Amino acid sequence: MRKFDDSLPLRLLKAREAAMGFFRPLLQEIPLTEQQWRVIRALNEFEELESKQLAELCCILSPSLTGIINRLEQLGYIKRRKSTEDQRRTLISLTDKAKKMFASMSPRLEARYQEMTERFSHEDMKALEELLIKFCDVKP
Amino acid sequence: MRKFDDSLPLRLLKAREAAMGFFRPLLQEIPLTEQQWRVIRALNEFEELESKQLAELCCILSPSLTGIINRLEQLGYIKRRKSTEDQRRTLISLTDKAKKMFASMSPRLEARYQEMTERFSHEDMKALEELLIKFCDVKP
DNA sequence: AGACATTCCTTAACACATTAATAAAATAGC
DNA sequence: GCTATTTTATTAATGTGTTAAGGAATGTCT
Repeated sequence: MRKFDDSLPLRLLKAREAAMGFFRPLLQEIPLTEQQWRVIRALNEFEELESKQLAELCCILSPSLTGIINRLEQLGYIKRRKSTEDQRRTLISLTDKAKKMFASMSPRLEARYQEMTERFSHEDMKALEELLIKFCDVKP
Repeated sequence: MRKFDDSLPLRLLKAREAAMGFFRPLLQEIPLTEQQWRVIRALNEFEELESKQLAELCCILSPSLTGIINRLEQLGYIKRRKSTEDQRRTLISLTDKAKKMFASMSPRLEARYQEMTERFSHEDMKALEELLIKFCDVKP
């Protein structure tokens, strides 16, 4: 039987922990959680998104996202508005405060990302990314 | 700037979700959470472990582990005892009930693991595992 | 021996993950 | 046009992740 340490889910978890070790300290300065930053990062790229799209993009389940959105709104980082043609949908976007914060933080985080890539190896990073993308298509 | 979807932490998260898609349905039958199974799996291999070792192995922080241990004890799956030479340490092991449950579940989970590996590709799986192991050594 | 720091585990407080259930809006079918 | 179903977002309940702080046992130092 496969040994404990050989399980892929555990390896993915540990790798993720290793990666977050590069970014967590910076996010704590703001302070923002990892999930909050993921939401802000997505909104920075797509301008305005429905709650459902945001959940899909960020890989966060709707009930969790509800709470994250509430807290980010409380902090003044995002705005919500109701879709006019479908009253069920909530459209979410960044405030100016969030855009400024993002602009000042993202270069530092990007630098960390570069550092991480270099300490690993550019080639291995590329190979790892491709394998991960391919693996995500594997479904039961 | 790097696009949202290109972030390694997010890719690792999604890959982990894809992997867990194979195992979650089986664990829910028992029912056990993913973390509870990880703890049981570790204890099955190492017989008896200190809380700290268990946390390290399972990649679970001590405060989380305290709760997991309490619930597993409630469910009758694990036993705790105090170390005689160091009263601070708690030693944890599986009950017979847990060992039986593990024996009946692990073949089914192992079969799923095989299925996952085959749908991906044995070679890619091996390559992915090696890259993940290497990546875990990369530290800020 | 007695103050001191260290180590292990736990509790506390908050944020998020997961599943099930619910309320409201929109759609499908008749 | 009206019910039945589906879709979207939320709440509820429980379990875990994360950081900080706490208490008890051990180790250190003089």
